[in-house]
Amino acid sequence: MDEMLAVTALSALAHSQRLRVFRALVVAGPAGVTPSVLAESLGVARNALSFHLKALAHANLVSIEQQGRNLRYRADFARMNALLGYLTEHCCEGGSCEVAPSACAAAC
Amino acid sequence: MDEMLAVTALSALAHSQRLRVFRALVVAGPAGVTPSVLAESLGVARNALSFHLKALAHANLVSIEQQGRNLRYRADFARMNALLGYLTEHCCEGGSCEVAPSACAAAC
DNA sequence: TCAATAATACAACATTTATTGAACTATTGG
DNA sequence: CCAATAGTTCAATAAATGTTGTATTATTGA
Repeated sequence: MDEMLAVTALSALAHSQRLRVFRALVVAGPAGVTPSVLAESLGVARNALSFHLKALAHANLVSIEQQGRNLRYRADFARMNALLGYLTEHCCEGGSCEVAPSACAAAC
Repeated sequence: MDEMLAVTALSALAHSQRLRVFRALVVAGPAGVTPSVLAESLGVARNALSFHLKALAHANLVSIEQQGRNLRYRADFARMNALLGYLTEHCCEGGSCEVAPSACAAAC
């Protein structure tokens, strides 16, 4: 994780609709979700959703898999955890609090 | 942590200079840093730094304390950890991976 | 092959956000 | 009080980003 990747990821998440989309994908976990389901459950227009998913994919926060006529989007947990780690890196001058990847990071 | 707070915080961090400032404050830990020192060590103009610190403060990611002629900025670790938790909340449908606050969060 | 559905791409406009320089306030020390 | 330092604020311009509607590509099933 370098600075540019982190800024790209943070920018992608710094938007209410994209944040909702991403959190929905995090909740869905490895199973992933199709855009149709997301559009339905979040109440976002499909073209807007496509635009936002592209932004998240560009930031490598989500991955895409084609399944016939549908796409399946998944949160990229490795990337997410890299981002979280980047924010807390060398915390408190590396003193009392080395940062460990969160439980979720490891499990997903 | 609600959505609006999260978006505000993510927006504040989604900028290379502010991200550098915040990470410097995270590294500094509870001791905090003065704007002069930050401006010097990061090579940012003082008025620009002031602008960016204001944005971080507005997002409650940093706190300010006046010390005579100097100000002392500190990272707000509670807020930061709330943000990290918000991103991974209900991960994988609350299944195998409940998210625990990171080591840093607890210690700082 | 044709109609329907899934999803994306594009373009134009409105809105935000960043950057820069100059001016301003407040505190310390002589 | 005066000069110097610390830090902030403001305003104008430049640049990036969000939104919306329309058009396009691709896949499925009859």
